[in-house]
Amino acid sequence: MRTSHFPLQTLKETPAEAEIASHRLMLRAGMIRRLAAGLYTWTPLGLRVLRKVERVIREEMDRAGALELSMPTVQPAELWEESGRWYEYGPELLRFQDRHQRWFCYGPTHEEVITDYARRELKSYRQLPVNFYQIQLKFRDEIRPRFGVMRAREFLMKDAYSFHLDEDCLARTFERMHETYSRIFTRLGLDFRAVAADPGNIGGTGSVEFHVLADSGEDAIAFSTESDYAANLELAEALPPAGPRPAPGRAAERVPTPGARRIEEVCALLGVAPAQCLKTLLVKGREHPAVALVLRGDHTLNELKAQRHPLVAAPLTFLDEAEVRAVAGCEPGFLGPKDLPVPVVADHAALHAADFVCGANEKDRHWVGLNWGRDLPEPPAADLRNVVEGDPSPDGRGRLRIVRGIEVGHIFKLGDKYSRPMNATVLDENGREVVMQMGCYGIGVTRVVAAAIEQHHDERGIVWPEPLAPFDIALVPINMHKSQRLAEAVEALYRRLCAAGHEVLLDDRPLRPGVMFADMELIGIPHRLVLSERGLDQGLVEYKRRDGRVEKHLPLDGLEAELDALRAS
RNA sequence: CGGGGCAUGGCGCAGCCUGGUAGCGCAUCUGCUUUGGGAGCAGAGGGUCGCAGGUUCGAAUCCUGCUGCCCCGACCA
Repeated sequence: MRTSHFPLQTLKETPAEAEIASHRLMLRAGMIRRLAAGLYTWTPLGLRVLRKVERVIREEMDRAGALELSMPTVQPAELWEESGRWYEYGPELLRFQDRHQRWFCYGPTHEEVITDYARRELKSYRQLPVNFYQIQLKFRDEIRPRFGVMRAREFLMKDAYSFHLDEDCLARTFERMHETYSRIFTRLGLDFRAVAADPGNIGGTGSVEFHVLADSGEDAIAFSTESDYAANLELAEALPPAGPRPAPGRAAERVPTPGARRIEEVCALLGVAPAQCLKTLLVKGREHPAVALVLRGDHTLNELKAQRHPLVAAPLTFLDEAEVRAVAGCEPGFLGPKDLPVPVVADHAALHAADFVCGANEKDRHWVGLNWGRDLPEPPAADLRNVVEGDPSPDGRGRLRIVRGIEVGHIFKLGDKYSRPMNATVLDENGREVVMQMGCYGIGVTRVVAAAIEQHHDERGIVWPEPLAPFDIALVPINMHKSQRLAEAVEALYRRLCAAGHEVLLDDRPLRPGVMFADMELIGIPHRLVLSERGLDQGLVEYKRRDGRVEKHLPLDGLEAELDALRAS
């Protein structure tokens, strides 16, 4: 490809809307252009990268025996009514009517459509197992689209759905997909982790997310330093502290703490550590007007865990200030579990504290030296907090580290969540009708591109991993328009490299070298060859890798072999 | 959904407070000179200042409403 025929709409300045590196660089490199909130046009350059991701995914899905098909993006409401999701899905589902006033939605996912297809086509256990996939645009009307294509409303997704006679078979395919996803993200050159996700929620027996590690990631993940344990932060279990609670060491005392509402203020005033304080949160209860959740001052509430507690109403709702006054008789900031007339649930770590500090349920008063059992009844314990860096790993091996990740893939055992309500059955070997078991496996293709940039960029622009690069080699001639001899040599070299199977971008614009260098670096082409009159005289080409690891002169003769060696390294 | 902010040429911004009919940089086009890290000079094109009302002799500027976009929030005990 020649730049004279390929639009490189690079920008020196970054549009104001872009916050994170991938969004900035995709705009500056001219890969995407925004049409409306969460809607992006992929330019010819951007699309080349997207297609590279697709290619790797297709190869690995095919290798795993999955079959590609294509389903409509527009889906009839009746199918969603059958699964029950027409009412459950909420405003993220874009719904509309056709000219006959029949309801449709733009597919955010395709469980209903594939299950309908499967129940029509699959009649016998002999047709199982089978795994269908497609790579297709989805639309989810996100509350807050942001970060460019990272969280767009319309995005490209690879979604796969497998069908099985029994759970064992589903488990085997699930494992196969787990391996396949690992292969895909490894091949794409990404640093990723497979992370345990919400188990037990959608009736399935397992769900694994694949996260690309990046500081800008929207999800926090916890992983063990010594085992392969990894989980979404909100799902990571906080183990109860080991050993018995320390014995009380001092008498309880009510002390004045004027104006000290926040943990930090109380700590500063009383000269204690946050871990020595307990904080009390009032939330709506399932059967009681309020329930008190008690945490150590240095810990944070995990809302998912709290919401799952049997005493707590879902969705989790905090009492507002007036409600707090009505229940506790004082303003927020001075709450404590002692003498509070509502059920109390304490986090394991909070229950392990001795001689602790907490609010006295009276304005400007706190208790110090309080002890469970001695000064107030011991409440039931629960895991209510988010794990923190250094907590023991729930599997007993190593300690937890917390990093941020971008969710690029999610695999799920669906069981019969869709097949049962939609009556997707086959006959087994005994001629009996059996509801099929299902799995589903998604990859955010467009998000993979953004995630790759988050992991691979420098101050000059994108540094593509080779499998993702829109072109392999940037061929940059110096002042070619002024030298017929150079023009001929460049043309010959371009043809040679293309013939050798390289995807070459020849910068044949009559521009100053600096402009071309800057553009090629911004769009992140992994290998650069510079050819000049001077080099021609010496029979040499300048070679530079985009990641800066190699920079040397190569002989024009036999360049192909040298390049192959460099690309393999 | 709540809170904050922004809307001026393709992009980035100034002008607004203190009303007088729009300016800078980048980009684009032309010419000349340049040519190993985002060139210089000269010239050109391109904006009903988000939309709709209102105030005023006069509105990008003041007021009201609307729309769009961006950011933050769902930790406060």
